[in-house]
Amino acid sequence: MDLYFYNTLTKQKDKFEPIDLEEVKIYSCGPTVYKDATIGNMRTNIFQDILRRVLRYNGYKIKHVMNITDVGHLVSDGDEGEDKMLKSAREEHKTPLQIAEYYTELFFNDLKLLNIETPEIVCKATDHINEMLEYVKKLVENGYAYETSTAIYFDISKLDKYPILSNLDLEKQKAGARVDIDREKRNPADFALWIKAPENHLMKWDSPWGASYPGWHIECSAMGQKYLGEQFDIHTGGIDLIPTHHENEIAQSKGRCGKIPANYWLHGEYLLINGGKMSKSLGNVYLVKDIIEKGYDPIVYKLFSYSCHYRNKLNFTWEGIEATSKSLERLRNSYKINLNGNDKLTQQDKDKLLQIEENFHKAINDDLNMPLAMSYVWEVARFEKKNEEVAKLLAKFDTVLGIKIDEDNSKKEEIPEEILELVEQRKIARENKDWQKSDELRDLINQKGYSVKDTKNGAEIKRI
RNA sequence: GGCGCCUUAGCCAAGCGGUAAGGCACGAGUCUGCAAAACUCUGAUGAUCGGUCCGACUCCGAUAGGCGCCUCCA
Repeated sequence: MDLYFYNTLTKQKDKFEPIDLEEVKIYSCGPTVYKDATIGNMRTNIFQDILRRVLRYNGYKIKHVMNITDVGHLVSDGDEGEDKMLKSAREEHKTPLQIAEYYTELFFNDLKLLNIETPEIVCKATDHINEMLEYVKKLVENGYAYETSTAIYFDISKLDKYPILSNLDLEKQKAGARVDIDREKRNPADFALWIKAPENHLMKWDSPWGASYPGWHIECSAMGQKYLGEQFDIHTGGIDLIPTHHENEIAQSKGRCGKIPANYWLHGEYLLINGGKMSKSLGNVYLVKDIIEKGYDPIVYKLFSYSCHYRNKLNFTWEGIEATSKSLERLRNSYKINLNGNDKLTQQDKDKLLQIEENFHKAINDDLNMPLAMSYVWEVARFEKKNEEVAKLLAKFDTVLGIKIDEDNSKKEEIPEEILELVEQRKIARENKDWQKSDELRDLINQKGYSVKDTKNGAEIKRI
């Protein structure tokens, strides 16, 4: 079945045709590890995870590279106030590198909690200083870069066309742009490839230009080329990366080898909080940890993100999470019921399931349309006949969804001995049809923070 | 100032030029000692206005409201 992606480069849905039919090569811009990853960051990672899973559903093998930015963004570039990185390093009595390691670990823990697959290759910027340096040297050699007293800059006027992803008109931008005080730059939009380190700079390396450190965009170009070659299939990232980071990555690649590094550029939209932007000043920055603390399975957030297409803004609300929590429970419930179902499937039923399966496939192949795909998942979950085949189809869908549909809803957490004892007493009361005592015991259990629900397989106990 | 996006039932949110998927909530019901679960049923004419068309939510234009980017940001 054909697969289509909306391509920021062409501004339309393009049919996907990989360079190498055997293996799709993807590069994703990963986290800058100097602070906690938010659920907004995670939305992008979920989108990238879906991309991987959909490609695999279509039979492709994948080579996916994701970078860890542990240098370059670490030190503020002339902003006022203390740098966050240095601040946390000082507060926690750690080096910048230790901070990077700490947040890298947290990041991967979040991925795990959300059942997001780890890319085949994860690479740190600091491990590729040489590659970056070589890349910059080559750009200088090719005449696309020049040195100033503070840095090596990329000269965008050497390109046939500079902003090619976004519709920005640099000429028109000039009027409203902030004043650029760097008179050494040839063009206002020239960006730093390699920066000469000030005396007190914590991370710096030797280079032909003295102690210095890489600019903000060179790492992705250098590592992308190293692991995936001059040209690969898909490049992903958040929508905010379009105007600068990805634009500059393309510029660098064109300057070095005359090619746009990737054929398909996919960008994920922002997550909004209560209709607005997530920001610390509004106190609405949420982490995966916060979702867990409110008592939800973190997978709920993943499922929640499927209610909206990745190229549209998704509005996060706790009401939405609560609603999705119910949905997840029902989907898992349906899986379990179907697994033990004994209804016979007629040929007509089987045809119907096949049709739904095809619709699902069509939806995910149409630029990862998860909201539409979910409607087909529900058709299966609510299929009138309960049968193992239905459960198998749900499991197949779950290779794309990754919501652990086979996981038991009843939490595996420890139920206190006291509660178990009360539940046992209630069971006896119910067997004796002593409903009054049974209800009293249920109230008591509720008071102690647990709920009891009678199912065919006995009492289900959950923490409230 | 420039560029772009969004506005669909109480909430979230898709597809589609020919009369609107799905989820949650609400309500009704089946089942069960009750509750829960499960299952069944139930709701919108598409921000406003105008145009094109045999026909528009779906194309074009305008208006209103909301949002994003142009500066680090997923």
